[in-house]
Amino acid sequence: MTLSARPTLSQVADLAGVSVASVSRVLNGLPASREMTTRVRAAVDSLGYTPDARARSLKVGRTEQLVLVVPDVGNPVYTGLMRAVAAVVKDAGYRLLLSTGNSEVAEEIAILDGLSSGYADGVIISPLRMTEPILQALQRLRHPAVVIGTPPAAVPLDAVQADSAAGVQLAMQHLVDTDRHRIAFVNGPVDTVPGTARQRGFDRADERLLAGAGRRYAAAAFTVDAGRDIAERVLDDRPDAVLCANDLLAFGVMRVAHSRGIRVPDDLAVVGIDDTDLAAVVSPGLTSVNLGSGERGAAAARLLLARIADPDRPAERVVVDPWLTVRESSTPAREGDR
Amino acid sequence: MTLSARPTLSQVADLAGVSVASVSRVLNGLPASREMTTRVRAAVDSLGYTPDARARSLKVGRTEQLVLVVPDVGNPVYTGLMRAVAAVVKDAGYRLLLSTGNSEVAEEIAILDGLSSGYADGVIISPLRMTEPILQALQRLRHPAVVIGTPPAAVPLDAVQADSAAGVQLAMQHLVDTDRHRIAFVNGPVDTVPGTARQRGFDRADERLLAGAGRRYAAAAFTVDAGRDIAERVLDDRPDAVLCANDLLAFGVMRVAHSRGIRVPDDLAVVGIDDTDLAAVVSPGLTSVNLGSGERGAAAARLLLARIADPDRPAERVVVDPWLTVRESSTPAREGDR
DNA sequence: AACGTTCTTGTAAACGACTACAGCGGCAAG
DNA sequence: CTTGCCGCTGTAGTCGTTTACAAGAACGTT
Repeated sequence: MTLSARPTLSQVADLAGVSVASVSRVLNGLPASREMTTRVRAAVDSLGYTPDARARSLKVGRTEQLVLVVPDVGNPVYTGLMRAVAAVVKDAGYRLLLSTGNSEVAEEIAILDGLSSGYADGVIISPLRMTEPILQALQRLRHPAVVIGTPPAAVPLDAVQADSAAGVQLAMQHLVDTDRHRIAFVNGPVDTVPGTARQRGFDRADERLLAGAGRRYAAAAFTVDAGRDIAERVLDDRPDAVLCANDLLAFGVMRVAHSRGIRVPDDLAVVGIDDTDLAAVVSPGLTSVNLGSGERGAAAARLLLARIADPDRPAERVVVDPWLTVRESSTPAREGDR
Repeated sequence: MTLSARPTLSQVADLAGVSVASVSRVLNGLPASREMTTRVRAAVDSLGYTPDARARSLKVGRTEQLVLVVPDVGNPVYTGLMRAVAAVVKDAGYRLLLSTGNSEVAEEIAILDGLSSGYADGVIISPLRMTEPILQALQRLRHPAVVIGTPPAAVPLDAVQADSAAGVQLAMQHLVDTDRHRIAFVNGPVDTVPGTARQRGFDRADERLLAGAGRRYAAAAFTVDAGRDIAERVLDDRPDAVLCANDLLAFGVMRVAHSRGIRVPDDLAVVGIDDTDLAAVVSPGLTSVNLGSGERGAAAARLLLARIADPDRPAERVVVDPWLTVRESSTPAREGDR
């Protein structure tokens, strides 16, 4: 089975009684006589010939493969991204390699450096932390690369970024509009890309809307468990709304609220960020800021394809606007309650 | 940047003043004098040389890449699988290509057939439906392949399968043990791999434990929305427990229960299948049958690696035992309630 | 001193496809 | 009947590695 040798160009050529060059030309749509075309086609069909991707990529210098690097394949935060990238990449006729850095900077760097063996034509990376080593790895990369995140403005990299600050502002405005004023902000680690951006967004919105009265908390990680841990402290402070830096944290908070008998949304509004698939699944549905992860993935893929097509184009930054998906977790407290 | 030519073996050889063969030998750990080794190493370092994966794979006939085909990249049902496969594959030094058939048989077949171009060394596929065309595509494949699912016993394929029937039995036993007797079974489409297996499992368990009194429902798809749609009808029949063929359906049911004021688990126990990450996230936490998707993914990856190492080994089938993760959605109705 | 080992190293031929170049026939213009 | 052009096809070199083979060096044995 695995042993049977695949037919090669020259076998097709022999069978058709023509040269390998002619076969190659027919297959690549270069000019050839009608007679030639039909003979080659026949031989190709009868042998079940398929060009060898390995040989082809050696010769033409392209692999038709792109890499997507995410911190964690299984994290719902990245599934929207993955789906969108996969779709765009596939439509463009490329294959998609999925690499996970396991949330380790060293692994992410190893992946970027490994690309120098030329196994793919370009890379999209969504680094968890935008550290100096990552930026250096990106800059010594000889391949087209697109970053999902916000590298320093001075670095000439194609990048797609969310507008976290605007997203946080959206959520805060919504909470204030629905008459919530004791708003707690539960962030994850501040030394991460999303952590800093969301913190800055909250600080600004807090200043503007609450005159700086909002309370801030930092969970140990962007996970449900971390959300649960911090929720104990947060809920002790009796807020009427909690804005979480991502959906997972929000779920953690909702669970603790549930077990304490705090009703959502009646007693407490909860809002998340990322609008993962899960937000629509839980009861009550979680209001969440959609940072356009699908849009960002698609945009990143398109930027990468554009750069591959023209390596000399100037670096471009795309900012995707967020929107708010309102679900039950933040609808106004029902009349007659209380 | 992209333009600068990568150094090649012969450039390294020139710089070191030795032949390309020697460089290749040093790099591949074949015997070489100490002197030779140090000279080559120095030249490699000073040029920043990395072997070209394309040329290498042409010559050695391997790509060091494996493909994983799943119906939908973003579906939480597959994330455990993906994570496990990614980990095993990476540890073995292979890269992972992720392909999605978009839940279309035709696309899955196209991916399998496309493999004949040799862009990867093997494939793991988790087909949504185990149809004849898929089986044929698998059999004409010249590459090692492992199926996650249950192909007909007569077909000599490496496969990893869940024991859905045992899983359903586990769930049913748990419900009966916790004093639930009006049990409804909400399946997805029966013409799918999971659909048939779970239906069979329920029929058997129903016979054994409820003397055939269980009611059966079939949702239009394995999704939250389909679960929500069918739940209206299911709940009208006033069961005291609902066993759903996957977690997403269960979430749909829980939402409708929530909106109707039916308390889970007090009035209604809900159990899902797949034990996705989401099950631990929702409130109340969803009791779910874990069919060992991580274990299956890891097993599939190992089977594939074993077959690549020895193409002549007999086809092997691995069955992964399920277990039940009990969460709040099915804990006994509280004392003093009602 | 001649010979056989053993160990290193270099030469050159692959792997399978693409493509620059040259060769060939046919045809129209002179 | 040349000449020139054009369109098609084949020859052969190339992409960057790996590896079979052979040549050469170093050494011990007789």
